[in-house]
Amino acid sequence: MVTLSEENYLKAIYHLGKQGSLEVSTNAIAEQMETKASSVTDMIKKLADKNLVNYIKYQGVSLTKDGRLAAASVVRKHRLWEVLLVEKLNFSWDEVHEVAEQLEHIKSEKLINELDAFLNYPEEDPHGDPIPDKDGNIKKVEKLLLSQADVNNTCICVGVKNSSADFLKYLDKHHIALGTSIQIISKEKFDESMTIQVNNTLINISKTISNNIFIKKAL
Amino acid sequence: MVTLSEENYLKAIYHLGKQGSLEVSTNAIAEQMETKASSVTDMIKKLADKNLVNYIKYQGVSLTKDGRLAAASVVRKHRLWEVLLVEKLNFSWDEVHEVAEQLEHIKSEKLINELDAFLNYPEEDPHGDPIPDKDGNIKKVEKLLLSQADVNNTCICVGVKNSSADFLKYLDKHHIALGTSIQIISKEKFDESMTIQVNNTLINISKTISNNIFIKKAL
DNA sequence: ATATAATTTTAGTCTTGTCTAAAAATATAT
DNA sequence: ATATATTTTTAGACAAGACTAAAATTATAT
Ligand SMILES: [Mn+2]
Ligand SMILES: [Mn+2]
Ligand SMILES: [Mn+2]
Ligand SMILES: [Mn+2]
Repeated sequence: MVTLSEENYLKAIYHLGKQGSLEVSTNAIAEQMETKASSVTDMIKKLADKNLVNYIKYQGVSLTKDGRLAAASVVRKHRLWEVLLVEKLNFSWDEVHEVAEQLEHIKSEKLINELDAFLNYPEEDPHGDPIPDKDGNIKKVEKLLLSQADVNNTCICVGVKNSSADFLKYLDKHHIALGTSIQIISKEKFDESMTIQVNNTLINISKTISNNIFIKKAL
Repeated sequence: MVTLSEENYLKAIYHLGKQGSLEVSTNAIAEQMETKASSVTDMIKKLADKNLVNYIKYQGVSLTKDGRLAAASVVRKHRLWEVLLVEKLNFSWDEVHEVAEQLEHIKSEKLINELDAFLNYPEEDPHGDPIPDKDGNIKKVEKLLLSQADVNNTCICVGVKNSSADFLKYLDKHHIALGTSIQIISKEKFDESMTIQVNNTLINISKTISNNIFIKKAL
């Protein structure tokens, strides 16, 4: 049995572990979870006792096989619920996260499998993030950051790195959604801001923006 | 802010309060919640502090207006989720309760309103229980117990008093569902068992069974 | 190499929700 | 009316999960 709180820690370690070193630091977890380092240490010990993380004092943690599976299951649920909210319940992509944070902890194998089927086995959530399968495997897709695209290229928005409501609303305002075609018109050497064309409109975006939009090159 | 545990107590008091006296006893709550009377007393004090129940020591509790609204909201959510599970996610009526016990605590106004709309504003859950509206009002329907029906009457199953999986599976086995037509063939004086006809089949049922099936008289 | 800084852990406290055992209040029976 | 039984509350303890402050360890800079 994994508690709600344990699930949240596992998820945090899971996310931190795949964008950097395998060993995740106590402070990194504390920051991600908006909690204190001492609380993290306490919880890490519990997770280590349950064989969900590998832990050596002062050396950080990594997920065990069991831990990774448990974490992937939470992520799977989170993302499937987000799809339900957007596809069936009229939520916009900036509204889903908070609710999915609650729904991801509902415990029912049948529920999540039926949800998966009902949604027609989606491969991505509303932010372009991949949905792990039952065994925790995710389909790796080639994703570049818009900031890395070259001038004159045309590309397609396939995801967002940052899913905060503020950022998503910014994208809405400029009519950028998953699948939107973006053409790189020019790039400023000085601050790496870009002028891009979306739906025949030119927009100037900062490096901060282009750094948070995932794209693939248009065929 | 009402915690998950508080919501469960409010719901228990709500259910107990409408099938008997207005004042609900500590022991009754303890039994319903499978907890100890001392735990109930502790919680009652918290609920009284939050003005969710009226409480006089040794005299039992009743819900305040706020308490009743909070309780009805939980019941509303519980039953709407049960409808989703049965109508859209292939759950049978004996499988929904456990999951709905978890889902009823998800906090999102929008979610529950959209769910309501998505399900086409159902008035009853899969067990024939009425779904409170946003203001906590429920449509009272005339329901009799099958045990009270007279010989030779034909009636329609409109609900179950007991929603345990065992009982619901028993009904499935005998092809009794909501809307099923039931004819009272005979009634035994001694133990009040009945012979009923369902889909051209005769079944003998004990008083315990007939006491847990709600019916209305067929037109 | 040693002092300083940053990170991590420990020790001790708090809140929520639960429990057992004992005390207090209420209900029931003679 | 009084003894007995039942119900309810109180007192004290415990586990989970979080926090602060202090101690221990590791990293960094001269
Ligand atoms: Mn999310
Ligand atoms: Mn997402
Ligand atoms: Mn139910
Ligand atoms: Mn029900």
